[in-house]
Amino acid sequence: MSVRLQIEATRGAARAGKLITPHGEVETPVFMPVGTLASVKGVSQDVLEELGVEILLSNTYHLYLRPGVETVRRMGGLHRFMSWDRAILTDSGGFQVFSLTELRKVSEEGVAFRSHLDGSSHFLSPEKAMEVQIGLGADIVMAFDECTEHPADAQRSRASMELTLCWAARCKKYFEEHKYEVPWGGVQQGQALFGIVQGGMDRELRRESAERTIDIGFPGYAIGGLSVGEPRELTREIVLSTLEHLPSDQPRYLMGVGTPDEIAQYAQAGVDMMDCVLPTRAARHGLLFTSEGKVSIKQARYAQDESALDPACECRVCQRYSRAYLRHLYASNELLAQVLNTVHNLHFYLATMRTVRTWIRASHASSAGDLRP
RNA sequence: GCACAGGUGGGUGAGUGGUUAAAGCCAACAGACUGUAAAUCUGUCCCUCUCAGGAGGUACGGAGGUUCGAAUCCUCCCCUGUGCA
Repeated sequence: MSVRLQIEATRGAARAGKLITPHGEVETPVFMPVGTLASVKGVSQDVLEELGVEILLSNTYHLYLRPGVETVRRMGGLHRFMSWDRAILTDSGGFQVFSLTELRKVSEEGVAFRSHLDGSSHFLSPEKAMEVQIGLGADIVMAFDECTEHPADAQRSRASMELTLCWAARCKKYFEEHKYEVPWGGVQQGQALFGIVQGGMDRELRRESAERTIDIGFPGYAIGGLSVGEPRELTREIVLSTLEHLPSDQPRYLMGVGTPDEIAQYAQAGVDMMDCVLPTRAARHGLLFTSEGKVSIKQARYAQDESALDPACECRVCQRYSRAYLRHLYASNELLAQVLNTVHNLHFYLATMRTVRTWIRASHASSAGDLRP
């Protein structure tokens, strides 16, 4: 079984459907919680299931360093290792090329890293990133790219884009030659490799990157290199213009975005998949997303607030606890604060996407209307 | 009663003559967070003004004193801890 997108309803550029994967169907547009180290920080797998998470994201670089691919292989692959039967997407480590800027050196061959854990030296190349991801066994694996920093001048953006394109071709070659290797002796997995569009903040480069990535040929395409410090308006402009150059019958994945408003917007613009650490990280830092906007639960004003965090929210946190209690848990540094805050934020993100899907499907035939998630 | 040790800003705790409105940590308050080096990071944190660079006023148990200058030295008093009677 291979990964593909089954589009069932459209509204303007937006589409609703199912992403078919070896580990089940995923309702799209979908938000994918981030579980970098084979764990969505703060919540257990059964809670994720209860929340309705159908796919989550994990990370090549981090799992490669610890516990190491070999361990994951021997434990039967990432799904078995972390006891998650639903879909998984692994990022290639490309983002770490960007975020670990102090600890790495990029060459055409690949990227030399010094481990942020113990300083040891490692080398990640397109081939290595594929080898690791095949070993981890996620349903969708990402091409090893260079996430271009911002700001970057025209020359730098082009060079970075060319590097990503070159690596994309190498990723595909290696992946095609090795994807049927099932290291732990299980069944053939039907993994899919997605390409990543780069090109900085230049619309023309983005178009060229999209076209040339499509020429290489992948079952899905991601828009990378955004939300790297540029103004939101610029992000939006680049996303919208890039979307126009991506195939309409294949999954489109916008990487690393965004706030609830943003993911709703982009889903309506035709993005099928998104991931972001924001809901989980912000939760741990006391920032909660609600139907009435952001709530910084650490603020003194909530100390004796009996009301639910978000009266309009159906999550079990909002059903059961007061703002006063959540504020107290946070102020007291209780582990439960992280758990509850994360549960709520993830619920809010997932509910946001459910609303968008409903909106697309409900008005499938009509062309009018406007959504306010 | 005697002998030591000690009393510093909301807490803890540096500082033993000037560069000290007084380190660091904690608490408190506010802000940031977008393919996770993130239970992290940043700012504020005595009072009053401010053209936002600063200006002034109070402050290191209390009261005096020495000194150009004191949280720092001296005297007396108050209080705390420990030991001995």
